[in-house]
Amino acid sequence: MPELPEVEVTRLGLVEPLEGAHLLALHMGKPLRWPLGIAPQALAGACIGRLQRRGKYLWMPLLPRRAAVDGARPGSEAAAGQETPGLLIHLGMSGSLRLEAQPTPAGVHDHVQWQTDRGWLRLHDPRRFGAVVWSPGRDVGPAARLLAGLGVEPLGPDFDAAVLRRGLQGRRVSIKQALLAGDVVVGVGNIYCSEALFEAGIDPRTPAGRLGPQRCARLAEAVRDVLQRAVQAGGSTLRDFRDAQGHDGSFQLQARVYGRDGQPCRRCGATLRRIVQGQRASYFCPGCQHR
DNA sequence: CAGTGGCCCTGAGCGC
DNA sequence: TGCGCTCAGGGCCACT
Repeated sequence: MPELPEVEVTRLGLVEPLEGAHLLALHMGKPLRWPLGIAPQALAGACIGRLQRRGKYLWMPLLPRRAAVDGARPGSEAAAGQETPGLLIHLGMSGSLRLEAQPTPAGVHDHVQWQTDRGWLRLHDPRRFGAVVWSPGRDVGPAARLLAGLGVEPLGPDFDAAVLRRGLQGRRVSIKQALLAGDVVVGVGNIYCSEALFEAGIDPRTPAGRLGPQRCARLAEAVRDVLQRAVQAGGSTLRDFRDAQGHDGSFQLQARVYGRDGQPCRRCGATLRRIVQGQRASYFCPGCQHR
């Protein structure tokens, strides 16, 4: 479920309340995609740093008890020049993080729980494709391995038409699959991929390498625009996405093509189509989008 | 080495 | 009402 906007909305809702909080205990339930990689008890007493996002991953720095006691402040670890350990979190297909001030009974799908001095943070993930992995640093160990090979941040300063064009150069796969792969630009999942291609007027079946400078520019613009609007709308709640406070997103209400096959295009009136590419559904308008 | 397909899980929705 | 089938927002990895 969660694509970049949902992960960013989650981060925005947690960064303030969690920064500087103390982890009293970490409770692990049913196994997720990967093991934690450390005994949960070893993390008790750590101080939670500033939550970061890379693609669809969240990085939660955990200043060890000693560092916290020695007076290191959250966010100052970079200046100190030392790698900060932490947890790399992925929400998979159905995960959501929620911070609750009052302890409520945990649900059957609350597989990871952070008990902190600011309340309970819970990872709710029915499909268990999500993950929480400990790493001695963001740029070393398991975190570095998982983050290696990710493309550029679409909402960052490094993403533009040239980067996109270079990344797509010589690729024979469809633009839909190339964009989804995440090695050129990160965070564009199935929903926003269809939406961005619609906005750029590009048929999802177009071979990626065939896109020239003009269309790459339009596509880069569309990707950024769609993702930005989605963050502003609080993400998309198709089935079970909720932000850190438990609120629904509303971007699904402004979707132009996703999930609308058989219905008329809002721009040209043509009947929207659904096709399957790489075992994933793609939605597009045969009137507005061209090869 | 780019590209493809399997697989990790659970739940919702639909046809019969 | 109930069963079985299909599909779902992701991404790693083995294989061609």
